[in-house]
Amino acid sequence: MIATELLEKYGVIQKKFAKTTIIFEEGKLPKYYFQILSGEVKMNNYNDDGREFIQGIFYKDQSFGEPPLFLNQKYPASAVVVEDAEILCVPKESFMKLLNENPAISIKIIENLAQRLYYKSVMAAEISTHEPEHRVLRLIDYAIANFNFKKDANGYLINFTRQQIGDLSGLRVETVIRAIKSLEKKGELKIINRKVYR
Amino acid sequence: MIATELLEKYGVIQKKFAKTTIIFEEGKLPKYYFQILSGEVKMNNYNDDGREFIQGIFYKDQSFGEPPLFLNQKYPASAVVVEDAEILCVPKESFMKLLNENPAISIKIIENLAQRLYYKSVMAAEISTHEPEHRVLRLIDYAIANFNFKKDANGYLINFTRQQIGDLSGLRVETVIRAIKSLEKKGELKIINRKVYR
DNA sequence: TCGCATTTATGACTCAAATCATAAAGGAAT
DNA sequence: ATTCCTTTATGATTTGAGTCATAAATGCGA
Repeated sequence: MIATELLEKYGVIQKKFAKTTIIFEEGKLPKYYFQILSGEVKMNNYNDDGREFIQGIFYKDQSFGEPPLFLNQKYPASAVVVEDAEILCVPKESFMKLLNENPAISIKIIENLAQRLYYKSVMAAEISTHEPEHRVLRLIDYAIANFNFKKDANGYLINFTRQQIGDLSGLRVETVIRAIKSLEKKGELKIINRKVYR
Repeated sequence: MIATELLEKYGVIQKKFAKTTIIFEEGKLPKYYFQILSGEVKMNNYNDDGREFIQGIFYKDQSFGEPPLFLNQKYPASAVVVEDAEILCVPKESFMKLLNENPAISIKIIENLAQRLYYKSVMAAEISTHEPEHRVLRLIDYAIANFNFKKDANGYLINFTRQQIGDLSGLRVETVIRAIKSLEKKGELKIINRKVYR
């Protein structure tokens, strides 16, 4: 996250996006650096059958879509608004100027990319070598550690739908539902009126 | 890749590692920045059944294992020598000093991490939503674009074993062998005395 | 308050990749 | 030349996640 005041010096534009709006599409070239003021955004892919894979979900103060920006490559996934969002957009050239003139920001970007690479590494190994229950539990634990899920007397409330968990872990909804039920029986998590706690 | 001369100013140590040597293990804390002078290194995970997943394979002039270094986190995977290697090692504190004193290097690191994140994004979507043949082909195409596979009259020689392709794409050897045979029939690639060309 | 879309849920069935078994080819070391 | 290990290969069988069908609960908007 880069301070709003700094972004303002580099021609930031604030835009509003309604739920389900596509911010950018897979295959297109990057034009902006994006940072979320409010709302929720997901990055996703669809395969030929229309099956979705969610690369990540982003919230307030998080940025997304930088890798192709730095590489002058096409986006490998699309960005879609999940909850009405206000987003700060800095034009590419301007953002590169910001980077060059503010070395301290580079370090922050590095930490941010490193964090996302870490997540991808863990999930890649999970998705390719572990059973559904393991994958679901890992994803949940990762989300608790990295998103601001609320904790109450029952534990952390996992603010994902079963479908989202499936799309993030490469499983079908039914499989996620069954895995969660089974994990509840094993005492790994709780289901309290359909909501998952851990 | 950071110039050797610069690394030398920050207390670089050159080490030799024999094939199969473990450079660092999953769960351990990072102590060095690593850059390959010669040889080949893979980063991998094993699940409880001993099934391997290869996060990536690294060659001359490439660095590996930086994300946890920047985050002060444990390694999410191990690094193992595939072919006898000479590696430049810069102690962590010293490397951080290098970064702070050389802003231009930060940009390079950013590009490097972005490139790896790009690969992970593409492969994550592949592994979780596509059939074996698609996964194998994508991995091969990615490898051609990013590793220095040699091109001759038959096309690019894919310098991976079937097992490595499987461990990189989350498939079993037999499945990879069958997928490659099928892709050959479809004319997507060639098999010339057991070697794969594309 | 009614209607409709979304989310959670469950059972039956299918199928593709994993598993298991076996073997041949190739390469490296002695 | 012989041994041993790795890699490629192929057929038969199993299995677990996906698919399909259906439905109830919930919540949102008109």
